Amino acid sequence: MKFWLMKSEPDVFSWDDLEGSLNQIGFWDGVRNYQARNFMRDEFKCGDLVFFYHSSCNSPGIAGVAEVVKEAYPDKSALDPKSEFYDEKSAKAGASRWVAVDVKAKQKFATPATLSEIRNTPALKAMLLLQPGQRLSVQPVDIKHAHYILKRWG
DNA sequence: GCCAACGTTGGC
DNA sequence: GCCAACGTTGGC
Repeated sequence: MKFWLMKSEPDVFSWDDLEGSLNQIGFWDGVRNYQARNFMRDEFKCGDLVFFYHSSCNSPGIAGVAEVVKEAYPDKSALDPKSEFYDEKSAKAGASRWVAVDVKAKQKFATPATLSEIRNTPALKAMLLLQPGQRLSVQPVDIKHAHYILKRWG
């Protein structure tokens, strides 16, 4: 089992939106970055755990933990001209080059693991999240870091 | 709203 | 295949 971190702008899709979804399962689409896609397509397995990270908001940080319940499948939003995630290249090719996965809410953190707390935690210093200029919206989380986060905030 | 870092695009 | 221009990300 692996650990991941996925970023979402809470205005667009938040932890509470996930919890409020049918069966607390949401589909994670709209990823439009090859590195992020490749993680989802090639490495995401059912049972993997995902740290749900709120980005571009007042208090960025990890809101809770979700579980991968459906592995990568074509992200159809790329083919929909009305979607904000529309991708002309995919549409012209007649097949989406992007993928989505389904995740299920597993545990909401009583208090979020804020970015500033994470940053001030020596044990988490090496997290990809904290590396300068790092913007990947889907990224692996080292098992040591994952265990630390779960122990402290989970 | 600013801006640095980074990815993508497209002309050559 | 290079690289400049452009767009996006995301913290502040």
